Amino acid sequence: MLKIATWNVNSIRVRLPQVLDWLAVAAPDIVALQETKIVNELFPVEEFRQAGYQTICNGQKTYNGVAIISKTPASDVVTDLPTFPDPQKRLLHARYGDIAVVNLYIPNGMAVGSDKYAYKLDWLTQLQQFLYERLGQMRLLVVLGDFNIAPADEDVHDPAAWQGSVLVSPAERAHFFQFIDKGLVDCYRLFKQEVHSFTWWDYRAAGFARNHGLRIDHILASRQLAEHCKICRIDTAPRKLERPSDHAPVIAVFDL
DNA sequence: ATGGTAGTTCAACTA
Repeated sequence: MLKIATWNVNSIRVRLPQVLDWLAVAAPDIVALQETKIVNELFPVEEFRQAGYQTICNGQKTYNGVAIISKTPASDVVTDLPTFPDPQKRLLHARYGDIAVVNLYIPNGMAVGSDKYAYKLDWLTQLQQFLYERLGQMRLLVVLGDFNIAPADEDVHDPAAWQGSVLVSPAERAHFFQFIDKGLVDCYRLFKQEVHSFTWWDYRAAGFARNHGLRIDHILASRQLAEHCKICRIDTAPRKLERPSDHAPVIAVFDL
């Protein structure tokens, strides 16, 4: 069994104790982390090593930053979209045996029509090319992370209120469905799930307490990998702790 | 239509 998870931790410095506690309980094999907000030199590699995990990271000061921690070593590490020079650290690819992992922190986009929204769409366009190439290379591919896209209205607590916003705009959703068209499978939707299942809740206005959230963190798998997916679920337990991340982890289990 | 909170950093930006 191979257990793979994604979690936007919103600062690894603040969340390290929660992540270590969660690893001890959930016992995943591979975890993709986003918004680590730390340069590589300061990433708590030793703390994870003592917990039985190896680290690769692609970080920066203050913003963004991705990392993958794993029980087995990584190979074929890629930290950038080859066709998109970008000072923002948002992508980390590695291979673990036969499986390739693409950890994403897709830009938020701030507001439809803004410069940041244009940057998000450009970034997504270049990502499509990268994923196309990876799918040609690797039979078993998992693409996971904070996509900052809620693919359908069922992934939004109040679709009418979100109409016209980033994370739900038609252009962003079109990119998500381009992933699906490429042969990537949304593992979460392979299984019957509760309605109003979300992975992110705004810190403001008691978003979590009222379940005012979005499903924007995803685990996509190539068809040949998705065939082996036995479980995919959102773990809301860490979101209930004191001083939580605004995102909950998503976990997928494969019988490999 | 605005504001609500959190993290980094210490005024302002991002989410």
